[in-house]
Amino acid sequence: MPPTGPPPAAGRPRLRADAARNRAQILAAARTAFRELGTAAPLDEIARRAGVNIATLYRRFPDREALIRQIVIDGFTVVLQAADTALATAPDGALASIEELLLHLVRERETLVLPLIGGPVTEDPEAVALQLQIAARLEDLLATARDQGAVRADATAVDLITTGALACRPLPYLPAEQAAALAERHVRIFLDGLPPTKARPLPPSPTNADLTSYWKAAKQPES
Amino acid sequence: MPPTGPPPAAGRPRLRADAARNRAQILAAARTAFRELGTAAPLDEIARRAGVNIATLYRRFPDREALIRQIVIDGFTVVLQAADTALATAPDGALASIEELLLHLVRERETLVLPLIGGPVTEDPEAVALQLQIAARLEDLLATARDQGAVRADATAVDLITTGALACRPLPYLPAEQAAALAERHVRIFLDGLPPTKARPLPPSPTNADLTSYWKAAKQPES
Amino acid sequence: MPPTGPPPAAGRPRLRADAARNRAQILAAARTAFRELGTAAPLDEIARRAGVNIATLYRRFPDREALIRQIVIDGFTVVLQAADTALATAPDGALASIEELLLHLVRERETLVLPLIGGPVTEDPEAVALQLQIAARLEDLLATARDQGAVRADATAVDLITTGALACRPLPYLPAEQAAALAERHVRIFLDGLPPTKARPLPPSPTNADLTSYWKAAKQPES
Amino acid sequence: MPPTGPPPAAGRPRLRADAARNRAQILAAARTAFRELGTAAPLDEIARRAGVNIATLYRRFPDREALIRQIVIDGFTVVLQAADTALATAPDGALASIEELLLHLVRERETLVLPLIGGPVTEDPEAVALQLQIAARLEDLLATARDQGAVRADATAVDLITTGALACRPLPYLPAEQAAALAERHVRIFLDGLPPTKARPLPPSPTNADLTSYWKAAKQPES
DNA sequence: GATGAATGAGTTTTCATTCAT
DNA sequence: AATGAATGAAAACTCATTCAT
Repeated sequence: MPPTGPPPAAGRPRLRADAARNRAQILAAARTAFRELGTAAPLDEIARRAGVNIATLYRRFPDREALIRQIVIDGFTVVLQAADTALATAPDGALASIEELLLHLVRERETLVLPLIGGPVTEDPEAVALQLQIAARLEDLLATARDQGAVRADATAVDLITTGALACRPLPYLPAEQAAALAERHVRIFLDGLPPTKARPLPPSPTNADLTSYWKAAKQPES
Repeated sequence: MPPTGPPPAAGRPRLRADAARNRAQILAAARTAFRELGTAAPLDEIARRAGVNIATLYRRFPDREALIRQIVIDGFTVVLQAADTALATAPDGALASIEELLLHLVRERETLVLPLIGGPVTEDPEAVALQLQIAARLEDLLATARDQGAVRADATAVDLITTGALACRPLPYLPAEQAAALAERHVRIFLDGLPPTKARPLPPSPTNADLTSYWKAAKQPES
Repeated sequence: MPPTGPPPAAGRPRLRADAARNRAQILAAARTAFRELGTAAPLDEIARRAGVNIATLYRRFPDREALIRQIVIDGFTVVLQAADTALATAPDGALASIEELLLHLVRERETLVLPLIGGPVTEDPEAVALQLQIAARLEDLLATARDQGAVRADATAVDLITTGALACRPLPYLPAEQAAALAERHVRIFLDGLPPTKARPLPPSPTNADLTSYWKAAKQPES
Repeated sequence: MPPTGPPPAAGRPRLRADAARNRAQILAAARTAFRELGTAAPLDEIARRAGVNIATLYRRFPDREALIRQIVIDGFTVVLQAADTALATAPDGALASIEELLLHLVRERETLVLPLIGGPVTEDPEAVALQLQIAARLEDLLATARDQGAVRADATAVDLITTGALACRPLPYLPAEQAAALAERHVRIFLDGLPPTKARPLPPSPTNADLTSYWKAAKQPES
């Protein structure tokens, strides 16, 4: 259930009902096509799957970039909501909240396609803002978990983001169900490695500044 | 240092020195291009990066498939060698060997491109054989580790493969060094979750049959 | 000040005030766009410049042809009025009247766009009638000038038309003011060559029949 | 007979014979098409007329701009050669040389298409250099003519350029022969206005700086 | 063995035109 | 009367592949 409603009051007039439906169909088709064929998927193919004319697609999204951008934003919105939910339940056990969050993302993989697979693909302010908000939520979540003694001190929000991103990336050729099962097992093992441990400390993490440059990275490869 | 020499005595006459050099340059360029642009990268572009004419590329690799196939085989060869090494050192501590193996793969990420990123992209017998050999080595490795009490009973070779594959997939836009650092942290946390634990058991794993169908999956998406 | 009012009582009901304004804006935008982009300028673009929806343009002008036709007629109307004025002042010195006429056209270049630049672009009876009237006025003007001994015997109305047309064609990239200055100089030198002279006679002129076929030429190129 | 041979030793290797033939055919087809349909003429159409595949056209000329550029340069080369010839014969009567030059251009109209019709369409250094050389030749020619007492003092090279440009611009819809006849008459009358005269002096001419900005004008309209 | 060249088959993008609101 | 929306058709541009040198 990706958010495809009209962008929140962004100066633009609300779309006519049929146009809004077309727009949503285009986004859904694009998500599927990008997942299956990469972000270089032919736009006519996307239009065909959406049941609209290619020119209609172009009317809504002036270029491939714009289409990708919307999917990224929709995906990040889903992640942010999940992070908010996790944060709300954190006082009752942050580690469980984290697990819930990561498993939720794994289950929603199909929707998240680009933000997690393709990584940040735009410097669009809206997308960047969402990313920073998500990072902030994860930091809070980890802080709570650490206070509860549930998570090792050297784990960072970046580690959670990495794990979420990796686990959501489709392992190609694997049917959705099996991919989900594998991803879930992977997340579970990872989480079992997260509590405080006598194990050697982790190697140094990239800093927040690095993360930011990561989030803001300029250009996206075509796939 | 990916293996780019002529495949061992496969009936084909040895290449002339300049031809061999061209072949190696083409493979190197293809690896880079596939990583950056996906496996749909224009062959023109690959030839250009390799500094040869497109027709020369075609002489060496009759189609995109053949180019991909060689890269996959080269990659699996690297993985198999690493698995062999890990197995040899396993008696002295299998968990450390596993860690060594996974971190080695992370460090060799650039070379492994297709086998791990793109997954199996061919039904080529040579590639399939390599994959099965790798799986067998990992099973042995896990068995040894279990015997040593170092690894939980419900972890499988598939989990290791998944982890290796995920950790090697490039997080786009992240500079190589930082990507490696993150991947290493991820592997380390995962490994800390691997020993026997009182935690809930893992959800069921896809079976070996599933794995095989995974390895043999018929057609590759363009990215 | 091009004439853009509704054509005089042609059976059509008078336009509503806002509709008339839209119509005028469309014509103005079309003149500019045709000048800058050629007569193949996108109708979208014209509508955009006029600040109306493309469908509104289509309501007023069923096709590109109709739009062009109106601009041509407006232009010829301007030329005819100028020729009438010239004829009225001819008894006081026809050469000066001719100069006045040509310079007037040069100054009105922006308005005349199509009739002079693109030539006759329609077989529309109204346009053809205007053209014939203009030719007749110029013949009269030349006859008067010849009677006054001010113009060589072998100059024809066609020469005047040619000169007017050429001088009005925009030399691309030249700012309007400089283009006008150059055109004025050109007309002035040309006029200095117009009086009776001992110079060799001019080569034969295309006949009136040729001119007619010129005026009536069937199809317009896209630019 | 436009110059279509390989560009003078411009670093590029000489074209293969068949490629050179294709290149020449493309340029010839483009000249015709641009004349008939404007510079927005479909490139498909040009390729079709040239008897080559559209991709072949793209191989030689990466975009429409490049095609236009070459035609402009070829055209200016013709003009420069004619100006050189005129200069060589100037001592025997510069006015006759000027007439010869202008009439030559009129006769070569078909070849000159873009430089004179569309004006300078590029800031390409080669094209600009040619334009400046042409202007210099015309200055010399006028200086000689003035010394001979054959041309009024206030006529400038810019006037000659204007006249050449105007006379060469096709009056649309007029068959080539008649257009040439009219153009020739026009040039002849203009030339009869060129000798010293008691007539009022001409209005001020745009300066050389203006001319230069004219020649260098950045962007070309699509027609 | 290598390359310049050409091409057919896409894919992307634009535009004239119609329709429903 | 005006507009948002949709579309079919065309034009621009790219790319895999083959051929002749």
